[in-house]
Amino acid sequence: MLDPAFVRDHLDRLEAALAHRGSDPAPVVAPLRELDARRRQLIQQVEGLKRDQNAASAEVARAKKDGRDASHMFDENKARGQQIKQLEAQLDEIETSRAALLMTIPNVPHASVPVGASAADNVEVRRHGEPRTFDFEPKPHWDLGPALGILDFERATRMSGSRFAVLLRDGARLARALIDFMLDLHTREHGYTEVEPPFLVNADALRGTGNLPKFEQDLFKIAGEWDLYLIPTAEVPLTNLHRGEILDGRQLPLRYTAYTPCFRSEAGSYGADVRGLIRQHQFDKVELVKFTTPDQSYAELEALTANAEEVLKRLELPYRTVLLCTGDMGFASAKTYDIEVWLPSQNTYREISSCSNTEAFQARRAGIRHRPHGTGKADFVHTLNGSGLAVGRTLIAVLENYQQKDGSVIVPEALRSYMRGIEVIHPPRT
RNA sequence: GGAGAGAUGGCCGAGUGGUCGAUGGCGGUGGUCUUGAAAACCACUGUGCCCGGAAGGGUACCGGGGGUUCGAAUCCCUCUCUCUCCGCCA
Repeated sequence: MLDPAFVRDHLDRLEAALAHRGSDPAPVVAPLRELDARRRQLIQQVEGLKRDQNAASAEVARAKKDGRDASHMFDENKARGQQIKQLEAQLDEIETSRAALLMTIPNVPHASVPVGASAADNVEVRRHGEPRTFDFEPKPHWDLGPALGILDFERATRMSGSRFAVLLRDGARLARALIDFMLDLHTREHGYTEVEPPFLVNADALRGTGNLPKFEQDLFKIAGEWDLYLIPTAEVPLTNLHRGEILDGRQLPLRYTAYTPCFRSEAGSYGADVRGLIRQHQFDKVELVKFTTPDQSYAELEALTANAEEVLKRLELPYRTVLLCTGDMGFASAKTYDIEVWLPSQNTYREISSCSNTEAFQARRAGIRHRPHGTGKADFVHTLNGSGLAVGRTLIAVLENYQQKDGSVIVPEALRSYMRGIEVIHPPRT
């Protein structure tokens, strides 16, 4: 959520920001202006009446103390009470509409974010590694995996439907190796604290990160008398780790990492990436989340992005990093870098991580503050998140980039100690 | 699932229906003292919203919501959460 004071005082900036994001400001800006004016008018009325009421009550107390009779004041005060109640009901309605509207407004992009309409306007900021040249036609992972007996889509479909997969043997082990490798890297070398959070969260947690109320259709909700959802990313539980807390500013930044499965309904993406592991209802991810002071958050975003890139460097996978334009950013983000890994079968770079600074947007929704020097006035923290990395997509990248002509796949050196020393994944002997 | 206890300021912990934003302690900040530090002592130390250029004024907040009352942290109802014991259970 944006700062209500900012919204009121800078409606023009909000209007521009919404337009840059490609959404129509009209249904937002005018109602906000109107609700704010009406709200302030009601507050002044109500508080004036309350002031009178308090004065009258104090007078009664004084009279009783002096042994005088004050019952003649009761009627007037009672009438005032009725009027207050009536006005407060109106005010409550206004406040509710205003809050609901504010919850649907996306974050304002940072000044360094390029204005653009779509992914075509994103800006590549750096590239690492050379895509390998093949002396044969590189196969897509959905051919490689099943041929190696480590990936099975058909059996998954029978028990769960489309957009699910089964990993078997060295495929399952490779996924586990990737998770361990990533967690070790981030905890031992990058200073993150490992967390295993709940995989089911309540609606408040999802409102905190900005997944609700606008994006319920992307989530899996648990049936029955439970107000619980499967997490779409560990960003949700990690960010909510400090929900409602006031952190000691001297402890910031706090850095957390977690491996979790992630669950997304992928509603509305019917035609996209229907084959393979790219877009699944369930996938594994190692997530990075930081809580920082406002002055550090952009430096920490660069560091977080570098931490995610390091995974690909160690795995010797070619990638590029892209700064998303205003029209391609997520709802909560003020600035986002996507990291894209090279996929030979698609002859292109595909998103494998998304690293964002949400500034105080989530902190305000989730009530996460800090005291700058352990004392003084509490202020909202800035929260950042990024994939470090998406495990399924990393597994795809390993299979495709390390494939050999005979269909076997070389295990990247960085992973071998996590794979019991296996150097090559071979097709099953026939 | 059954029984009980609780929720107060950054933290701990008092609280009589009537100047209670709320005693006290801890913590924090500033000061006195000291070569320095500690100790001791003194002072200060919540937040949101509204009006105002500011100074300042007003209002609200004692888990959430509702009620009783001229007036509620205090009485009543309700919800949520936490804890303890019993049962069940990976």
